Amino acid sequence: MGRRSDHSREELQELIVDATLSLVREHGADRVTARRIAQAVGYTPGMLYSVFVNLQDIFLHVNQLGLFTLHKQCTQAIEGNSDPGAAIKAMGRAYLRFAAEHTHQFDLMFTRTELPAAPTATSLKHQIHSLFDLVETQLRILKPGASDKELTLAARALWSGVHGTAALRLSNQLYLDESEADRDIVELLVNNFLISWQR
Amino acid sequence: MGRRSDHSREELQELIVDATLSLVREHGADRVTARRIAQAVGYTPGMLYSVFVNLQDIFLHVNQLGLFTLHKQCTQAIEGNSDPGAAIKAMGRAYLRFAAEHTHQFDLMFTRTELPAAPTATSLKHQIHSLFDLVETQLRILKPGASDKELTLAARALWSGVHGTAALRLSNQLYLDESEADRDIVELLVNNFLISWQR
DNA sequence: ACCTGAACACCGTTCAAGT
DNA sequence: ACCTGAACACCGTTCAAGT
Repeated sequence: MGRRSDHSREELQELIVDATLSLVREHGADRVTARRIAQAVGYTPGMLYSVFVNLQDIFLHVNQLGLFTLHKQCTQAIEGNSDPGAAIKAMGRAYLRFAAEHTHQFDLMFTRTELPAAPTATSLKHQIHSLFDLVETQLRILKPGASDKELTLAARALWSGVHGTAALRLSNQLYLDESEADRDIVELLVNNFLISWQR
Repeated sequence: MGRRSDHSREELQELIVDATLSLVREHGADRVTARRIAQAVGYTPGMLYSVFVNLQDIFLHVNQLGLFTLHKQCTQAIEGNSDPGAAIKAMGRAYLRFAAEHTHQFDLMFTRTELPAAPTATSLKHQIHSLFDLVETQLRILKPGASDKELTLAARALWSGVHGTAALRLSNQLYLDESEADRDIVELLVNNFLISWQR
């Protein structure tokens, strides 16, 4: 065939990322290969390397997209809650829901990371930071006198708990009988933490 | 060459698991291939499949070993602490230390799991259960009147927090300046949780 | 019986050559 | 200039054939 140019560089980029996201969500990152992605967008594997540096680079862009929607869903969960504690718990549930609905994608986002000290990785870093910021904002409302360091630590502690619950649940390592128990765990964790933390 | 029989089946099994553990610790599971393992033990790749069902099965056995030593280190950390809160925090620090010292191994144990509903997986399940049991035992001392369900949930909540901290730190997603901050996070988390939980 | 050696069907990635 | 097609150096896994 030779040249194509049906699509601009930007269109190709979007096409590839979208196709990869679909493939990941359906089959899991392990089974998503450069050849499969190329087939999904109707090109040859080699083409991918004129748009992205790597297969990993493609996954990195998929993760940016994922972090964006995760952030959006957390923000929406917070909205309408005047009580910071309720807001944080709602955000925790949104996080768990995302992890449960898009198991494979969540897995790629947080457990297959291999973060290279790359250009795109910096952007990811900011996106994760802004997730923590959501928690910090609520914590500041709860305890206006808290120092920045105190807020940073508390947000990380709290979110490690939520993330850990999601992560352990994903790999089936909580071993609980009831399927909704992860929500109870997050509720228990956040409640108990906040009661003592806010003094 | 043909036959060898320098080693019994059991010796071969141990040889393979040990070699794989070393390779994983040094290079990370991604770079550990059947061919490399075979080379390390001085055999041909095909031999591995007469001792294990596949590469994943080998990793599963490596993880059993890892869970065993992790459990041992947690137990040792608990010993000598008469205060349950202090015991749990010591156990948390042991967990973080293991994760920090054996980054690649911890990664394989908890984030590359792919748990097949296999024979060996059931053993892994029990081993993880017994990690939770360590926490439950301490919690029961702290609050003798607690129901089993209450203890189960609290242990999971607490341990999700510790695990989440270790996991996020591994993938560098806590983004904290100080390198020892993960210990502060676990301390904060456990302290605040326990204060309200024990009423 | 135990292990090898070679094969099969895949990978990610590169890059000359076509259009 | 854009993409292909074929190649390179790898994979995990299988299995006839050697000893």
